[in-house]
Order: sequence, then structure tokens, then C-alpha cells
Amino acid sequence: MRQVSITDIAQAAGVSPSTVSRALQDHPRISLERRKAIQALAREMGYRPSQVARSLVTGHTRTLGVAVTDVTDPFVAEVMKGAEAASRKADYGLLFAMSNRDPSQEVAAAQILLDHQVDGMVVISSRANARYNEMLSGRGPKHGSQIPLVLVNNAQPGPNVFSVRMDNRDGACQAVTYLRELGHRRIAFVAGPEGGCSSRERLEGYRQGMAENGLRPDLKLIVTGGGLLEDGPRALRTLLDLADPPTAVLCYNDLAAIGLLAAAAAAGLHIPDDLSVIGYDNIPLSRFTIPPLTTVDQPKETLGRLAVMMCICALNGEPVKDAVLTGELIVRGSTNLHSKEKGPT
Amino acid sequence: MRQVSITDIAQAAGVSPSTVSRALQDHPRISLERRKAIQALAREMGYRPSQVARSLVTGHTRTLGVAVTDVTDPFVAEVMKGAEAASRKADYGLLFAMSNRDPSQEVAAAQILLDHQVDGMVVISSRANARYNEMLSGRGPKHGSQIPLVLVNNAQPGPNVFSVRMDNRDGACQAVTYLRELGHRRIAFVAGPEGGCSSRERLEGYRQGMAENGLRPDLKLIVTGGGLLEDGPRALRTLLDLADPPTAVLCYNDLAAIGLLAAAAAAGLHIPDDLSVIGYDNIPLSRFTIPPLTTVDQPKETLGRLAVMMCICALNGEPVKDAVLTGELIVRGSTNLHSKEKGPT
DNA sequence: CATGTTTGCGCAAACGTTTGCACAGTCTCG
DNA sequence: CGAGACTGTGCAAACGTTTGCGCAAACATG
Repeated sequence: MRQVSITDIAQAAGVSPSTVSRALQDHPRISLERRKAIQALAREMGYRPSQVARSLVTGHTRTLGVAVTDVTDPFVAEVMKGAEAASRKADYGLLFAMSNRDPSQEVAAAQILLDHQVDGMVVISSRANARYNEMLSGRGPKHGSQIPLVLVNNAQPGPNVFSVRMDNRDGACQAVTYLRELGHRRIAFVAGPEGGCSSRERLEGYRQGMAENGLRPDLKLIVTGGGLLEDGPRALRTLLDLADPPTAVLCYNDLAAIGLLAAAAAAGLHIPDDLSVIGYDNIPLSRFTIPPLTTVDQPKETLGRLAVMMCICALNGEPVKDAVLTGELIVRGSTNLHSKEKGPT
Repeated sequence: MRQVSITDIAQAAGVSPSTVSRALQDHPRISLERRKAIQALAREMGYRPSQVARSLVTGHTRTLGVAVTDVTDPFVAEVMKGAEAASRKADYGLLFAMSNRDPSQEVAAAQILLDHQVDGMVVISSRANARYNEMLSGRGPKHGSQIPLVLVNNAQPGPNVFSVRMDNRDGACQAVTYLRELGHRRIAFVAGPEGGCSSRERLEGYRQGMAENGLRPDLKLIVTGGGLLEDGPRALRTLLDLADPPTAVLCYNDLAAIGLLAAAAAAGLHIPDDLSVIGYDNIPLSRFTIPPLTTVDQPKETLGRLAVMMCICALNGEPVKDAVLTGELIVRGSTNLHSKEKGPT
């Protein structure tokens, strides 16, 4: 015989299956004595409830889905870490799907989660968020309702969709302000992936920071990127080719910054003397770059933990409100006073 | 009403549920005409089969579990990437659990996967592999059978357990040999996590490489570590304090090597002139360190892909045999001829 | 003692599928 | 034209739970 079922226990205990079921749930209408006996018996027989059967009748699977762009991105991995911890603590399973940064794969990934009847899902760094609403409609437990969806770093209004995000604008703004305080005036920005919410917001933060600090915006100082390591070298080349190159650069994320650091070293540039660079995310690696990277910290695990907690709250019918956390600038060795400006007196 | 069920379709089509079920499976005993009609109707009504109900009767969930030590480790993340791709292509869900490198959490993590009735599981870089056998026993579909288990980089014999791993010994040996060819004689090794299978094998490979190249082993040149960024600096300090410090060092993985690189830069050491450094894994980042890291490549995504493919094969009753891949040394800028040895002539 | 409440348990339906079997009709072949 | 094979479909059981309801016994209350 295979897995021990509730009826096996019932038979062994000489009671009906329903009694066993209730006993295991500590239902008060089963005599304490019997309850304890059945629980002991179940343990002894190595009983493990069939999630599948239970799901069929209760209508929920105790499984959450997490859809990400790319686990390989350290930021994403850290968020997942938090999400996994939270869902394991809440005794939820976590179904995982990845889109490889490809919006069309993103819906396929989400579809697989949905097809496995996850109770809710959290999406990290989506770029196709608009399509979730249609996909989710009618997937909920009751009349045309929707499964709860929590977006990380990606607000998008909709029924039963929530978001937990960083104040990216503020973070980028802080970074620019800090650079200005160091004496920099020509500050570049290496943008993130097109269509991403945080890309947009960080760019806005950069612009706002420039404006607030009385620096005139120069479109040439904004270069495109995708938030990948490879983007760093490309961006540096573009910036160095400028007639009037920047003395500092803020990158969309640490990955791009690290790529830029590497390219700078290869080009014989000395960081931070020749160029100050700031990253974003504060991934663990950023402490170990050469020089250590000044960056804007995001509480990544918290983001993930919060996301699943919100999701579970929504499932329980509790009220949940969107969270927006604020980042903190971590100053390390990749930024420096802009001394050259003063010239030789 | 909620999800459209097979009976809804049956009603709409004026046939019995069983006919619908068979039509959707393209069962030949349903007339082609009806089959097409029902399939069209199902599509039109937005029917999505209930995996849960199906699982209950078929006995399998089309879900695989993946248990890892830490997603945050780039090596692990890459393997997961491969695993996810393969399981998505095979239309399997992937349930995710993490142990935070803690053997006791590891069984809890695996337990959650098992409780969600995964059809099989793959474990990446376990350290508590011995305990899986007991946990899995009796969890299989028939009489006392076991769910298939695939270990990545971690062989462990057992019924229905398979492994896909790298020839770590060979990789480490290659690295040492290469260093010897560059003229190095005092080559250090920064070890990996205690209890890990690859740790042991790479250490063996290091020893073998030293022996094969006629270098006398010096226990002082082997320092402990855990395969983390933080281990690099610690290791470097230990090695530098030696009376006769090494001229080259092989690290358990790229992470430790990167940490070491950072510490070396901070200490004013010039890599590779003062010290040659080799990592292991060839994580994407290793191309962007300063200097770029010489390392032993592992086909990480392939490892993951293979693991789930083997798992699925085992599920289908097909014969599967363990795979062992061999790594390739990637030479980059962190290694150099050992010139000093020759002295000023 | 009659009535009402509580306690403890079982029956059976339900969840949405799959699948063995039965059955009726049609076809094929001798 | 009759026997057998094939074709197309439906019935009902089964998977392992949960849960509303019913019922009997015990108990409390007046």
C-alpha cells in the first residue's frame, strides 16, 4: 500500500474518516481523549495529509507563485530569498517561474503558475505587468474574483493587486545630491531596462536630483542600458567619447556599475579619482568590488518577505495596503571629492 | 460561477463529462468531428484543467521540487535557471525551497516539497544528503517505492537517486597544472564548505595536481573557507602571514576568489604580478573582476537542465544513468608567469 | 419528569478529473 | 443474413479530503 490515508487511520482506530479528519484539526466536538489517540496514531503511522485532495475540496493549494525576470540577477535572488523564507514560515509552497527578461515568456511563466492553481502570486521586476489583469481575471476562488497579486518594485493598479516597492526616485535623488556635495557637476546616468518601473523612477530621481541641485540637465549624460554587467563597459565607452565627459556616474544598478568599474580599470582610469561611480541595490558583491562600491541600499529580503506576507494577508481577507520603503545611500570607496575642478592654483 | 469545469463544457456540448475528458485528450474513440468541436468549445469557454483534480486521480502532480542551499549564490542561481527552463519546457511546475546552507533547515525545506507531493526532486549542493533516503522512503507512487531524486554536484547512492556532477577533481587538477606551467611552485588552496561533496573533490584535485607536478604538499597552504565572499579576505590574511607565502592561490569558487581579489587590492597587492588567483565556477561576474578572473568553467545551466531531464526520465520509467561533465579552464587576467622566482639577473 | 441543550460521532455529498466497463449501433466478411 | 469486430458514447467508481447535517446519548433546567 502507498501513502497512509485518513481512512487507513480510521480503520485502525475503529472510527469514521470524518472523525479522523476532525481529530487532526483539533475539532472541539471530538472528545479530547479520542483526539489525542488519533493524533498519536496518525503520527505513529506516518500519516501525511494529501495536499492534493485537501486542495480539491477547500479550493486552495497553500501554494504561492513567484515569477521573476532572472534568478541570476543578485537583486532578484535576494528578494526570492526573503520570499522563500516567509512562505516557508507560513507553511506555503513556492512555485517558481522565470521569464528570462522576455515579456512574452513572462506570460507563459505566469500561466504555468496559474495552471498549477497557486493561491496567489508575487511578481518581481515585471515588464509586462499590464497583461496580468486579463490573465488573472476569473482565476479567483469566487464569482469572477481574482487571485491576489503582489508586484515587487512595480506598481500597477487593479483589483486585488498590491505592490511593495522602493522609493526609487528618492534613492536616485539622494545619490545625485551626494555627488553634488562632493563637488561634481557633470553627473551621468546609466539607465536600466526599457519598460521597467524602477528604471523610469530612478531616471526621474536622477533628473530631480540634478534640478534640485541646480545642475543643468544634459541629455548626452544619460546613456541607455539594461541593468546587466555588459552594460557597464558600453556605457563607459559612450561617456568617455563625449566632448565633455562626466566626473561622476550613477548607474541603474550595481551590476552595471560593476561592469563599468571593470571597464574603467581596463581603460587605465582610476576610480574614484578620475571618475566617481555609484550603483544601486547594494548587492553583497558591492562590498567586494575594487574599489568598494558606493550604492543605494535596498532591503531586498524584506521586499520579498513583505510581498508574500501581503499576499497571504490578502488571501485571508485581511486588509492590506501597499508598502513603499525608502533606501539608504551607502558610501564606500568608489566616490570621491571632485578635486580637479579647482585646477592648479 | 468559478473556473469552468469539464462538466460545464459537457453540459454546453450536450455530452457526458467523460466524453469531454477524452475529447480533450484526443482519444481516438471519440469521433474526430466531436473532438474538434469540444476542443474548440473548451478554448472558447476559457477552460483550464484543474491540475489538482487531475493529480488526485492520476497520482502525480506534474510538479518537481528543487531544494538549494542558497539562491543568492550565483552558481546555484545559474543551475536553477537551467532547471527552470527544462521543467517549463516539459510543462512541469517547479516548487522551490531553500536551506540557507543549514543542514537542519535542509530537511525542513525538502519536507515542504514532499508535502506538496512533488513527483520528484532535485537537490543542488546538498550537505545533508544522507538523510534523504529515509525521508523519501515510501513517498513514491507504488508499494514502498521512492520518488526520484537527482543530486547536483553531490553523488549519493540509493534507490531511485541519481546524480549529475562535475569532475571536480579534474578541474582543480587542471588549474594547479596550469599554475605550475606558469612557474608557480607555492600554490595555496582556499577550501570550500565543510561536508560538501565538491569541496572534498576539489581539494583532492588540488592535492593530486600538486603531486603530479612534483610539488611538495604543505599543509599551511591549505586554508579553510566556506565558499563565500567573506572567505576571500580571511584566507588572504592567513596566507600573507605565512613565513613563506604562496605565489598563487586556487579558490574553491569564484566568490571566494573575488573576495580575495578585493582584499588583495586593499592590501596594495598587485594581481597577478604579486599573486596569481584562480577561481572556480566561471560565474558571469568573473569576467568583470579586476583583473578578470581565471577560473574553471562549469556548464551551470546544463547541470540544472540535465538534472530535471533525468528526473523526468526516471518518472517515465525510462532508464537514466548518472552524468559527469568535465570543466574547462578559462584563462583570464588574474594569473601570470611567476617571474620573481628567476630573480634579477 | 418533560423539555431543551450539549456532546460525540457518522453519513454522505462534494471538489474536478480519469478510466474501466458496458452498451448500442454500424460495419465487414463469409 | 448472422457472427464478430469496430466505433462512439455514457455510467459510475475512484482518488483523499472536508464539512453540513442528522442522530443518539448524556446532561441540564424548569
